[in-house]
Amino acid sequence: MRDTADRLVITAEHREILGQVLDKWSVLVLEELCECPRRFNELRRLIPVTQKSLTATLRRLERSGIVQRVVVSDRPVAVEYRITPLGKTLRDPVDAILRWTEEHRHDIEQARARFDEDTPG
Amino acid sequence: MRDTADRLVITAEHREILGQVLDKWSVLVLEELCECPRRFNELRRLIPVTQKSLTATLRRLERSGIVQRVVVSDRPVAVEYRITPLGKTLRDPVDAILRWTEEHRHDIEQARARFDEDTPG
DNA sequence: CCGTATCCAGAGAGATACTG
DNA sequence: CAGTATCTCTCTGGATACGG
Repeated sequence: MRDTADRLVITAEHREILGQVLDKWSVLVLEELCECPRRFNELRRLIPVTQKSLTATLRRLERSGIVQRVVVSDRPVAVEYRITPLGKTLRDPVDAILRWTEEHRHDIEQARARFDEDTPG
Repeated sequence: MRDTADRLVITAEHREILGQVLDKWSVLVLEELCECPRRFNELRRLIPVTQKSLTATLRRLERSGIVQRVVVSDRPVAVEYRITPLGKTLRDPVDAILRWTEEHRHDIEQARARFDEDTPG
């Protein structure tokens, strides 16, 4: 959806999708699952997230078709989460953002130091 | 910061920067300011955001060196917000994400419809 | 015009306890 | 092991009113 100036028009729907997919923990979960499938508690060990939030994150990603929940065996229950083909298409753009934060971290720190110094209070 | 497998290692700092720069309104403000400098109330007309949230968003972006606040004249006060060179480097990666939401919107909708149908409750 | 100050409601996050 | 169920608490964010 672009206007005559070929400019991106951001709708509420775009924002909604972004909120679901690029939130605090989703990015971390995606990065992990792009490496290989992971179990629930395995993800918990890798990411400093509570059970509740991890469950919510996985459900949202599963609902949107980004990850897949696979029951591997019963007794004891084993569940594995895998990235889907749709989820894989997210990796490059997300990595681009992450690389940006990496490359410009110091610029940002310097800007903040300047701002905090200049700004009274 | 990559490990031996050349895998991105996401730190709390990455997440902090992402949270400041890719939040609900920042993306919209960035898109607008990449077009041309804008006044405060001009941005309000273009974006469905409250005064409070717009002020907060602009301050955060200004603090991190992404946008610049320029007082154009007094009496009546006129203030202009401009994208900085650092801010411009954000445009491509952010556009990549937005394009992703655009291209995969329908896949996501379908996945959600399936999920909601299959999931009792 | 460009904000700041204040209040208030709702979402999200942590801690904890419990279940198939 | 892989969750669900509460409860509490903070924090965001909208609405509103006021100020330089």
